[in-house]
Amino acid sequence: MAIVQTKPKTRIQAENSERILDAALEIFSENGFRGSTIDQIAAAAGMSKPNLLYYFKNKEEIHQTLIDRLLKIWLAPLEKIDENGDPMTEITGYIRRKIEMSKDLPRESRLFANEMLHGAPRTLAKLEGDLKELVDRKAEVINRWIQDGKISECDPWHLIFSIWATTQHYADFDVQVRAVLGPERGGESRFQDAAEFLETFYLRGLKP
Amino acid sequence: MAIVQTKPKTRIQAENSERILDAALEIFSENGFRGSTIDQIAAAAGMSKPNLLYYFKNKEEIHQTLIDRLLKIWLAPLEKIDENGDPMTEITGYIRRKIEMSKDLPRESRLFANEMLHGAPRTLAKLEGDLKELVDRKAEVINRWIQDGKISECDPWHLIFSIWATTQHYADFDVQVRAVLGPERGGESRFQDAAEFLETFYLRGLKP
DNA sequence: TAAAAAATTGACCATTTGGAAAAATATGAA
DNA sequence: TTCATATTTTTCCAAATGGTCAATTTTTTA
Repeated sequence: MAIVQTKPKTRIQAENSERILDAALEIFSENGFRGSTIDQIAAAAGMSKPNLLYYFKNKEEIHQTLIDRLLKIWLAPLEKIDENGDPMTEITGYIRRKIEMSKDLPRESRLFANEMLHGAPRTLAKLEGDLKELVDRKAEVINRWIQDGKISECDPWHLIFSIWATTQHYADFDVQVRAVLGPERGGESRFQDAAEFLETFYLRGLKP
Repeated sequence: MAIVQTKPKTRIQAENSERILDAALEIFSENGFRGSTIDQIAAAAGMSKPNLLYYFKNKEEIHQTLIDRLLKIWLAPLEKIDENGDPMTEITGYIRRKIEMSKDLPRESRLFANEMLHGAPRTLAKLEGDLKELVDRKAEVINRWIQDGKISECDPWHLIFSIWATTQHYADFDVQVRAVLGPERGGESRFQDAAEFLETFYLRGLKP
């Protein structure tokens, strides 16, 4: 029977659960939920299918675990925006952190994108709860900055959407980006180039 | 055996092929390729599975047909950018057209996003060919505008990426957008609001 | 070190799914 | 109306896949 407790008891449990989750992230983010098989994940984790199912009740549970973890990671950078900091610095810092995430955690980004694309069946409640609450809170901060004349007027919610979209694009649409940039400009520098473009562009757009 | 010719011969063939493609777009964009079954598509098209397979050799062929059509539709708005027009008008016009597409053709947008997300296995060649060629061409136009001092300096490729990202976001991440905006602001007006935000924001960012 | 608990595996099964074949029915041209 | 062709349905099958179970092996504990 599959392990049920939240906290792994043994060393082996801790290690193998991690190996499974890492493998699952790889497979799920590449092929989507339905496009991934337990066998694939087990192989990527270097174990047999029944052995994997000793650690997780079923495929759904692996996916759910990944999604739950992901949301925390995903919201962290926005959380860090400080209402007492310099608006421009805060926003460009946020952009840089988000670009870093697209570079360093593309699998997580794609897993999230896939979930959104298919209607967020496992995430909707949290989107309407935690996420909305956080965004509303930060939108208020931005609104205050606008009222204080520190940045130019704009809709804070759509501003946040646009930052999400532009930064995550470099992970989610990576193939397209590399195809268009070609071999010369499509190397690792593309993230740096993107960050530079976005930071100066948002700076210009928000300068009061 | 399945119909092979490109041009449907009979009225029934033309009608049913369309019905199948429309149903397939619905199902594929909702569930992804692997997540969709021929049975689902057939049901959505109001016919039996074997009957559907009379018109298309297999599931792959339906998908491929959709993707092929999609690319043309997808590139059309960028194609329309006129190097002799007013730069600001051209770019805001492009943004508006892209937002319109997210509003009116969300299924197409999601089908495309799904394809990109999973490495564009069926599209890569065209991305590196037609798409790159088109983008390079328009990037040159933008560069000329910059040199003529008509818009401020920026990387045209990343500018185009950012327009793609921000506009398509409203189709691909629709659940998230609606969840965050809530019932009051998440209605149909969200596209109008997005368009307004983006147009003024890009205007500011590109003003020389 | 021996028993208990944890971890792993091989064999197996039911269901779903993509797809084929052939027979039956509808449609349209002569 | 008749015949050829186009369309549709019924039946079926093989492979893939999610998941179970009992037996075996490994690890930990007393």
